[in-house]
Amino acid sequence: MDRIKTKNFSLEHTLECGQVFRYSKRDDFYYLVAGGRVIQLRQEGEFLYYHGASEKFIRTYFRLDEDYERIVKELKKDRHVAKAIEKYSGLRLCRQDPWECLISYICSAASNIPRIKGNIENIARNFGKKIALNGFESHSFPEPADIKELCTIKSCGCGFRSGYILETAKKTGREKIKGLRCLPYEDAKKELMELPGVGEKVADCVLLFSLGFDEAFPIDVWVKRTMEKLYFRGRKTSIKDIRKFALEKFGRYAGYAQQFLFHAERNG
DNA sequence: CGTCAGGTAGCCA
DNA sequence: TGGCTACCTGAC
Repeated sequence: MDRIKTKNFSLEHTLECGQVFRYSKRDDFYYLVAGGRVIQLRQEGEFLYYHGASEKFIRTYFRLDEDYERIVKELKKDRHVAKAIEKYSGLRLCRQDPWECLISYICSAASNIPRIKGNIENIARNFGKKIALNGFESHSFPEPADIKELCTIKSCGCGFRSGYILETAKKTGREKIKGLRCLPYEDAKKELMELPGVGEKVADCVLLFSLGFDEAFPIDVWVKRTMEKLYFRGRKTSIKDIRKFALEKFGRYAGYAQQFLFHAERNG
């Protein structure tokens, strides 16, 4: 295995904070399916051992070349986020594939992590290509044009989201989604929300986890609860007001704040 | 065996 | 704009 020396990076917190679905742990290794291949990973201290991908891919995917300290310093001004950062230090947002990220988060609507993971694996098995590494078998995530029949999508356990997946696959393409990087945040978000099954929350997830919009602040039930508890004296607050508050408070790194708070809330 | 889920779309005041 | 509710089905 190759290795890179890292700083301010936790493989465990990064993979298990809920942003990524296609990973699993087996015999002290993490197996991540990304970029059309299986990647074997393991962290020992500051060294990240990897196999199945280039160093460049690893650095890009985990955003290792970014100035983490600067982001953290900025966010630690808030005591609640500071507490979460202490506990989950080294958690980094990833640069996922935008197309896969889009479909994954369409699947996430009114669902739960085990089911979402299953949905995505099934979609890959039905429409993707077989891939393997060191005995770990999986399937690459399919191209938009390869996701075809509604009944096959339904057989993946996607339920009422199946129609959204099919229509979104028809309506958009890889390049189209990737191209949103060039737009201002609000415009990119508006474009995404034109797609069926994509509302504010899913759009923000795609913008944050795959397109590098760190100001995106996805608000799901967990984040809503947490924000109400920490900043609104436990009062019921509209998503609109929470978003406004978050953007003013956390600014350009709101997404990082969201991910720390989300992870801390779900794990205690 | 019921309940509820990492939301969205559609309809109505 | 703001507040409902139905929507599939599998985890718990």
